[in-house]
Amino acid sequence: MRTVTIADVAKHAGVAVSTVSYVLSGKRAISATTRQRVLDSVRALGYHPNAGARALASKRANVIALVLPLRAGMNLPVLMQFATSVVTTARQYDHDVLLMTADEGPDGLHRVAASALVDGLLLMDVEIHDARVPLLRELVEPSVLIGFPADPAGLTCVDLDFARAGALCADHLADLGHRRIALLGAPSVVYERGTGFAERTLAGFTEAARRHGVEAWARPCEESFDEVHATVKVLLDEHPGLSGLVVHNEAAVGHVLAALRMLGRRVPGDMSVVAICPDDVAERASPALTSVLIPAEDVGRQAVRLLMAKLDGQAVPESTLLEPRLTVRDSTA
Amino acid sequence: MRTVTIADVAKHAGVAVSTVSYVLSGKRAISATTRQRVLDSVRALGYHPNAGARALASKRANVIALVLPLRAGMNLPVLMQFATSVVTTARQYDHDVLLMTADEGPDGLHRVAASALVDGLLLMDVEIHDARVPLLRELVEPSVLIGFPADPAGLTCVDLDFARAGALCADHLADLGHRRIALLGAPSVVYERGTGFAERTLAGFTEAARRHGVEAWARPCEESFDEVHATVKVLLDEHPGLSGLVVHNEAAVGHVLAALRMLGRRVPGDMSVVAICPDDVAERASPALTSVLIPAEDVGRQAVRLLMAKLDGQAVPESTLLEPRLTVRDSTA
DNA sequence: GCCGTTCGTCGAAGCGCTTCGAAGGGATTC
DNA sequence: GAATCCCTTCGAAGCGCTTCGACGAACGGC
Repeated sequence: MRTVTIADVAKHAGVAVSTVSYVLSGKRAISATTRQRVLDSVRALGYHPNAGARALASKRANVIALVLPLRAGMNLPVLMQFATSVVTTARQYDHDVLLMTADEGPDGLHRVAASALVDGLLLMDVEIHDARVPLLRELVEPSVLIGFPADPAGLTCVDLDFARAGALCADHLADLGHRRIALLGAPSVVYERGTGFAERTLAGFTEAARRHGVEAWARPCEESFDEVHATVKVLLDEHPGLSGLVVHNEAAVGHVLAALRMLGRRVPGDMSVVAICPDDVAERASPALTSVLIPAEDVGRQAVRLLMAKLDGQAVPESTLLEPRLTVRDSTA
Repeated sequence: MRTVTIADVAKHAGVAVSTVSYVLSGKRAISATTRQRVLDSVRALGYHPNAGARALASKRANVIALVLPLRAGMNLPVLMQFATSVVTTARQYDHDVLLMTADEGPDGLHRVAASALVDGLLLMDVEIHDARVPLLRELVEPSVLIGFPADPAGLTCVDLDFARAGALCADHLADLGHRRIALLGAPSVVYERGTGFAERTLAGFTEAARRHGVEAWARPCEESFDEVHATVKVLLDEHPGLSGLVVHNEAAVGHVLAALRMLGRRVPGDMSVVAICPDDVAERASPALTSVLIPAEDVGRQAVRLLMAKLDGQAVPESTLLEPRLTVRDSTA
């Protein structure tokens, strides 16, 4: 059972190899009758173009690299959603996805690009000072980053507008009349790593609170129950009258609610809580949380679109910020 | 800046193209001096073989497909660890990984195989009656499954030995002197989906309990706090004297501890708890949980090894069960 | 009725690599 | 000194596909 080649299809349909190719690619006009005959043969023989040959001849592999930070400590559900939407969207553009881990580093990127294994790169979780960024600038292959490095000039970056997300939360609480609010953030290591999004959320939150003339504080927080409990307690003790809490730490969301319960605070009676997290997490909590969602799917889809546009030689904006959306549920009043 | 080809290297080193190829592949003896000259040229020019051309000529893409169940509801951390170890291990064998989602179905597998995009397939989360299994049997390309379909004949399957895992938990509790124990399992949908691992755990647990002459019960359980709380309550109410609990539901682990706390049971004073979950989850809980870990990394590594062996034409066992390991921590006594 | 077009199709030249058979040149053997 | 062998290296033939230039036929304009 030798594999079927384009020559087999051509012979079966009684046309030239090039005609088959043109039918399949649509790059030249082919008469309806011939086209149909070819397509019938393709189906009859179960023909699938050989990816290697196609890549060699056309200089396009129809594969993009997805570089994920496959280390522990990431926000897994979001990462998963993101990966899914990247794969799905890429397939819509007739591309496949090569999975790479961030720890292959710049060399790995260089390898897949130089070997023409992939046509373009999608990097997630880019850090402020990322060793891969200089390489990306030099690469002929286009790339799209999720997240922002210190200097995004010459790159294409996509991300949720975290500053707006932080601001939205503060706005919402301020609009409800809260005058003393706090943000419970990611583990401090996240801030130190300089991924950027944590700071930007905090900045947006703080600025919005200032604009509303509302007192605001913030604290990083680890993800274990005990740490969350301690952090919540400190916030309550240090800031009497605190009545609004923004949680930007998906893993801690459940613990925060439990801690508030244990400390005798009712949600939303005594304390309004807004989370920045995926919808499913917010919905599963009790009470269901008012939340700003991280639109992982949108980010993935948008990133792939931008990459495809670049592959087509189109110009794309350097920076794309996705608008956050706040959903009011039962945890704020 | 045209890309460097093997011909450029050959010219630069003053040898024939084929000589360069043989130096790089090691498939024929080349004198040390020539080899060195070629390698120097490779480095000097920054040569990277073109993947498409290589695949076309050698009929090997050096890429394997990783098919992940990228739908919600999976055990994400485990999936991630698994994916990471697959990518890392594949790289050690000089292979890359093409990421696919399960929802591409059999057609997707057929496509990547027929187009020679990949040399082999790795499927995760295979179900008892999986539509892709018949296809895999017919495919020329070798494949390895994580999980077991109803009839694994003619396939290569890897998984944690869940029956042993369930048994280990029961053994441990029985050895500690507990006479009435229960298993709190996955959401019932998991059992209904027939993924197999849930049933196998339960079977191992039940059988081991019987062997020890210990009374044992089991209940599926959803992942929300309320559901977990309700399930725990039912177990306690229906089976007075229950003193050992096995939790095979990673997402519920934290809730179970909280529920026991709320219901006035001390761990391990009143109730010993064993979890079947990744180590990090067990360690993060308080008290730290005695647990049987799901060795996701081992599974990934082993799966890739088996696939590479098959690609080399070696015979491999149809079934590989990875031995579970129980770690005693602070939740059992 | 002749010429310039357009349309549909074909043939052939690569794309960059692997691999097979063979050639050149010692070294070894009788 | 001719015959044989082994060790290195080379040349050329593809692998299956895309794409470019060209060609024949049908067509309309004058």
